[in-house]
Amino acid sequence: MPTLRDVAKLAGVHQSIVSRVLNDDKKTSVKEETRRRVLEAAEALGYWPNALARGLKLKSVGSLALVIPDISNPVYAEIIRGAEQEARRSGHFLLLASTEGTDPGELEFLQSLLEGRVDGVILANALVEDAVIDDLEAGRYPYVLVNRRSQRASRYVVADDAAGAMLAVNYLIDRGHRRIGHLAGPPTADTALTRKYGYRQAIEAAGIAFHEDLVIEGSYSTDSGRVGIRRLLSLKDPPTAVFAANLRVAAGAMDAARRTGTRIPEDLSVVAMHDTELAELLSPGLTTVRLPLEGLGREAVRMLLRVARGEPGPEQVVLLGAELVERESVSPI
Amino acid sequence: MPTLRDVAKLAGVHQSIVSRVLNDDKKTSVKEETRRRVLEAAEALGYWPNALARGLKLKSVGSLALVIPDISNPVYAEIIRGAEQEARRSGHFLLLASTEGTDPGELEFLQSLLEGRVDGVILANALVEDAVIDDLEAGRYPYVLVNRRSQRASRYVVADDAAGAMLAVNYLIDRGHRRIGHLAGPPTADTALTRKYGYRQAIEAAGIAFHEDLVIEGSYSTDSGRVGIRRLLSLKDPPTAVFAANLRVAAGAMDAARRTGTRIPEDLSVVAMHDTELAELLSPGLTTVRLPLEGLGREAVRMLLRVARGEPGPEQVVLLGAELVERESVSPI
DNA sequence: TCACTGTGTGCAAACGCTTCCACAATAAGA
DNA sequence: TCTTATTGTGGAAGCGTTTGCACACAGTGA
Repeated sequence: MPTLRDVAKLAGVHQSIVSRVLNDDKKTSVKEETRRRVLEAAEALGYWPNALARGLKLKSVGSLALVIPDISNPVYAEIIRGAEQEARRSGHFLLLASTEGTDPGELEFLQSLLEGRVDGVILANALVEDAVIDDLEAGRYPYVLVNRRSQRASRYVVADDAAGAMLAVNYLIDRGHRRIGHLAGPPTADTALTRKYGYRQAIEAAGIAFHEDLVIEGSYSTDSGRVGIRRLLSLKDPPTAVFAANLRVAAGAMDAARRTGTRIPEDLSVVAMHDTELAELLSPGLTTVRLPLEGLGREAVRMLLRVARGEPGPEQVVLLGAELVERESVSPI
Repeated sequence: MPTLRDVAKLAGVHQSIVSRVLNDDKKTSVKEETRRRVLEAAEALGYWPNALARGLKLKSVGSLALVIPDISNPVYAEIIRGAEQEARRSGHFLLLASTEGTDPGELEFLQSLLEGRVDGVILANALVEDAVIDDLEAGRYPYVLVNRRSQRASRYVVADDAAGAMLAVNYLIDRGHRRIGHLAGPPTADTALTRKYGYRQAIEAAGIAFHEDLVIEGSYSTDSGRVGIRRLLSLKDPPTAVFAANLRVAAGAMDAARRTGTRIPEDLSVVAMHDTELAELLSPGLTTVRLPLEGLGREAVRMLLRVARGEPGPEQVVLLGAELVERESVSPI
């Protein structure tokens, strides 16, 4: 790996000149002839500045950390993709850290993560402890929460989960459904609560009575969907449609429903939050609400870079743009 | 962020002592009392060494790059997960770079990737150009190819795709199938060729004639599965079973088959390569062959770190351990 | 008493870069 | 002719580490 000095020697100038030329320093002028020689030398040697040395000097290294709980979850995959794109667009790299079960000493973990090797961190991690957030706030360390709000966090970017939920439920209502169940997510997740809130809003706005027993709380897993739908279907007056808080939940529910002889959509309509490849491949194709997850990732990176540079701007962003994706899992009543 | 000097000042010693204590340097001895003071000071200040400065000095920075073509693909997600785990286990971080369509100037891209900010790079990228590999070889830069072999690459780790394919096909043969189709992947992909080879081996080993027209080459996409299965089903003597080179292909095939009134598994048995959540959520549940993808990621990291340290070891690894996962998409004939 | 061997600590250079400052040379104004 | 500004270049410090080396101070054996 050639260094600045190597280039300088070849060009017959001092390394400081090389640095200035390569960084296009406005504050100093260099003779055109010299500039040419420098550029040629750099080209000839295949010179690339060393990011470490640069970062050490400039106290900004050109990479960001993205902390997520589970890489295999397609929801996070989309957030990652958006973040990666935006990071690259602005000349940054993404350091990916997955917590997958790494709970104890998560704080240590984060601290070690920093070590000065990133300019900031994005937490797409619903499971992060409040203590971690407090710590980040106290340390004035650039960070952004994504897909999760928190009282203690001053910065986050989330999707409009409530509007998304309303969109889904209204779609069912428009098709004549009155008895609509909700397979909710874990009550510990901010997104789950918001979706549940949206569900209720839509129900009541349509003049339908809200029934607590039509809402089954669980986790964001297929099994939770299976269990939930069985409970709903065994009610004395079962729902004709359900809104699932999540694709996995919906997939589990569809599977379990089918096994008990319930046909979808003839006997039961299903709408789910999130729209990944899976929704299309299930049969029947699942009608979903698509949230701008990639946008979440992108926006988080933008906000983080702003914060890291000390620029002003919005610190709590709710990204609008939920969209209904029609497939075959809903039939009118 | 406190520095070594801050700690030294607080402990009343020179920074070199602090460095030695903290790195547990065997070559110098330090008084027990001094060591204690240093550790206390470091603790009190919440000192963490700066990875950049350290990396600059040591020429090894403690992170690796993982280059993949598509984050949303669950196959890569597993590789990423394995790599991430192994990286963390050995105290390294993973820099994730996705190429998603970034084809032009990929070489530039890689070079800039390095910039000294990683100790090596793992290419889980089937699309990487040969020129890039040549460059890496020429530059003696630590790198490992994963899930892809190449003539020009001296180091790779792949799964035993051939054995996996044979496992799948034999499973069908054991259940009485004789006319077995193969929805192959793109002929440009090493994995696709190997799977096709395995398919043929299994067929011929069972004394069944190999028919070129039972093999449909395409891409690793659902649409390719749809198109392929239509062609197979429209043969004058259509297969009773197919082996799909990939989950997406299988999902597309199942969907298209169903739409033409073909029942699965009654009329057509399906086995696919790869086993992700999707396989379980399809209906019927898809019988698959699981390849040790996480292991691929882990092994790649191990190999890379070995290479980066200049240690000897195997440079071409075929990771055994394909496993058949039985579900409901196959019926005996 | 003298050399010798450990033991414990500090000095200073180096990793590759950026940037403030000094300074030489030329050009311009008084 | 003498300042004064402008342009172009080099010197050198410093970012936070690690580590070879020097050195001071014991303790040991002759």
